[in-house]
Amino acid sequence: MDKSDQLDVAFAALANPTRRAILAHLAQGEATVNALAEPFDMSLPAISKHIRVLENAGLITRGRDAQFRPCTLNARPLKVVADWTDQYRHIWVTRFDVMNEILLTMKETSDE
Amino acid sequence: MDKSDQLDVAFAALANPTRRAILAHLAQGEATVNALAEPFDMSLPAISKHIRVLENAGLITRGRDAQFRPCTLNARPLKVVADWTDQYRHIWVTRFDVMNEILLTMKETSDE
DNA sequence: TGATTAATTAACCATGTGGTATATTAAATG
DNA sequence: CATTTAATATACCACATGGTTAATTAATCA
Repeated sequence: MDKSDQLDVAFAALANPTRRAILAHLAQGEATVNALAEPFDMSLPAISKHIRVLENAGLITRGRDAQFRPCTLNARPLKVVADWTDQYRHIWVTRFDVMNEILLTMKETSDE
Repeated sequence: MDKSDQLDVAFAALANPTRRAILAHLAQGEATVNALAEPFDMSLPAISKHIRVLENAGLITRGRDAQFRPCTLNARPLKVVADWTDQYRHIWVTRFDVMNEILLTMKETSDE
């Protein structure tokens, strides 16, 4: 899988709030599928599918512990995403609209 | 649109190599739809659709100049993406696999 | 062995995505 | 006014996505 394909699957995996919430959960440490499913009003197979998508993107790895399939976060694809995004950093730090936002914030702050 | 929805549409928009290439093109400056379409072996309506997706994600804005619809890059959603990704930075900079990669690179460099 | 628990698989459904070809709108120009 | 150019709209297609329920696998435990 080349870099572009990696970005395809990583971005696609991240384009869903349930999957981002699962990653946030795993940032706290390893968790089972049931533990990951608990906060959601959604069937277990649905969560299982989301986990599969994250796994295919390389964002998590699944272990084996008796009947449990503990999931762990693998942040490497996030670094790939961050590196890609960084290409554009110079743009958003120099654009007028962003500058304007900063000036407005300064104004609001001084008004308090 | 709340922050999560913004991330949904931004990540979804970025999950496609054609659309990322269009953004790369626009990083060089404003361009028309035809100019953006030129590098691709794809119909104009297809490109038009991609542009619509980018526009809906707030990543570009379309102006009007006679028959032309010049597109300009709007990097703000990329900042939202970068900020989200940054939450996880501490993870990928501390993981063993990444450390190992760095050590290997150091070794290779010292071998040259 | 039988029952329970954890998780995945299979089959299905509605909707979205990425592409096509053709038709249409809108503005500029001969 | 007719033609050309730029771009979008429409209608269609194959396939992916996000969800469901029901069935199945795999391991533990009584």
